[in-house]
Parts: sequence; C-alpha cells; structure tokens
Amino acid sequence: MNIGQVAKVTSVPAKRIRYYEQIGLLKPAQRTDAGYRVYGDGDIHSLRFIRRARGLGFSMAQISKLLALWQDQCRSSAEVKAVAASHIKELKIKIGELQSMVDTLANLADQCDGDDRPDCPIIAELQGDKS
Amino acid sequence: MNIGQVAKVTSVPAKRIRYYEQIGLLKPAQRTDAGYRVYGDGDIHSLRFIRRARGLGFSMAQISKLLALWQDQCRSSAEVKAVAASHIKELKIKIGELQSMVDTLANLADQCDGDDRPDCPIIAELQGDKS
DNA sequence: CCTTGACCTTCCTATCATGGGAAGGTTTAT
DNA sequence: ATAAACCTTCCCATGATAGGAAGGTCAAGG
Repeated sequence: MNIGQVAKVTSVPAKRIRYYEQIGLLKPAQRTDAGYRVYGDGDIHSLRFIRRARGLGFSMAQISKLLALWQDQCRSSAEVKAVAASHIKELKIKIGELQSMVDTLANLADQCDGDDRPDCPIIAELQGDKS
Repeated sequence: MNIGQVAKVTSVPAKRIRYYEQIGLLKPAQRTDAGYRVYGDGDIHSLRFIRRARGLGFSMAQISKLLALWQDQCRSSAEVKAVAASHIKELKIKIGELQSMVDTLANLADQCDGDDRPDCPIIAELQGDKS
C-alpha cells in the first residue's frame, strides 16, 4: 500500500505518517524502486495503535514506550499500567488548572454587567485591584 | 528601570518581556544611549496585567484584545465579557476532552491487574480489540 | 505516444509561548 | 584596571503537527 491509501484506512494523514517515521516512532517503511513508501498490515496496526493512543492524550514519548510494550511478549502489565497512571496523573493536574481558571473567570464574568459601560470586574481583576 | 529589575518586580523573565515587545503586545521600550531598554510604571502595570491574564489561560491574541480594552476608556464591559466568555467556552471544551480521556483511562487501568503477566486491557484497547 | 492529473518525494517554513545559549557591548563595584 | 554582573541581538530548540514549493512517478484517456 502507498502512503495515501494507508492514510485513508488509518485516518492518519500522510504528513503525520512521515513525521512518525522521522522521529523513530515507526520503523522506516520499505520503498519501491522509485522511492515510494510501501506499507503492510503491521504498519497499519501500528498506526491505528498510535492514533488511539493519541486520542487518549498520550505524548509521543509515552506512545513510544507503549508501542515497545505492545511488541514485547514479556511485558508485565504493571509497566503498562504505570505509563497510564502517570498520564492520568498529568491529565488530572491539567484539568485542575483549567478548572480553576474557569471558576475564577466564571465568577468574574458573572459579576460583569456586560453592558455599554466600561466598568468591569474582569478588567479590574487583571489590573490587580484589590476589590 | 532596566529589564532585569522589571523582570524581578513583575515576575516576568526578561526573555519574555523582550518577546512581548517583539510580537507587539508591549510598545517598544525606550532605550538608553547604549541601547538598554528602560521601563516606567506604565510598562510594569502592563506586564502585571499580562501575567495575570496568562495565569487565567488567555492566549496572546486574547490578551492583546484585553490590553486594548483596558486602555480604552470608551470600552463596553460587554466586549470584555465576550472575550472572557469565549475563553471560558474553550476551556470547558478542553476540560471535557481531558476528562473523557481520564474516564476511559481510569476505567482501563482499573481493570488492569498490574502484575508480572503481559495481559493488559490498556494494550488491548489501543490494539483495537473489541473486548 | 503523449499529456494530464493525481500521486509521491524531500525540504523549508510556520504555528504558540517560551527557554537556552553564544557572541559581544556596557555598567558597576572593588 | 579589572572582574562580575548586566545588557544587546541572533540563532536554535521544544511538541506535534500543517502548509506549501519544487520536482519525480504512475495510471488513464485521447
């Protein structure tokens, strides 16, 4: 299969497939005489694996680990779970940060009249007023 | 004040201050004969404003708008509120995405034994098994 | 057989908001 | 006078892509 066809069946754009190869996430694809990349079923499975992992927010570095564990028959599920746990932890931290922004902003926006006048608690907060 | 002193009092590193000037968020600072940037109180207020806005997760583009509104005596609070509302909306979407990742992952991790054996529902999910 | 269009290739650039560091000039303090 | 602590600009790096230019290749139709 050509890269374009693989892109279609995996929903991973050709550009991204080349990028994954470049950073070593995928092993270099075989080439035709003309230099075209050629892919087999294994590559397609790998790309789907990567796509799903990306969908769960894993970084490339984490996916690299997960791919290695996936291929490793001798893996322990504990190792996989550790990668996931670390990612969950990061996600929760991020969510907490974003949520606290939302809380503050919603609070301020709620107190804002949203009319034609210039007075605004949002601006006041950013300005540093100790209201 | 020199850039280093401003960095200290605003908690915004000199590097970042120069960057803000470069992208037009701050007006170009005055210079000494030797080319050193010189800042006044107004700049310090602006930098604190930017720092607080960044802390609430606003993008540079949004902060640019907010700065303009801040300076604009004729602003309507509705405009400010609109910027905030749009940001809140984006944040909530992001939080929703991250939370759904956490939910999926926590569920999978929960089902994972985390022992020495290779069997792992996390890997199975990424692999695409219809378990 | 030749052209056209749809592919493919590599390479360069941009994003966003920074951080790091090199090379070189200035100021301050001892 | 010299050393330390500043400052300047410039270039490169991040992560995970997207966009596009320049050029080679392949399949189909006239």
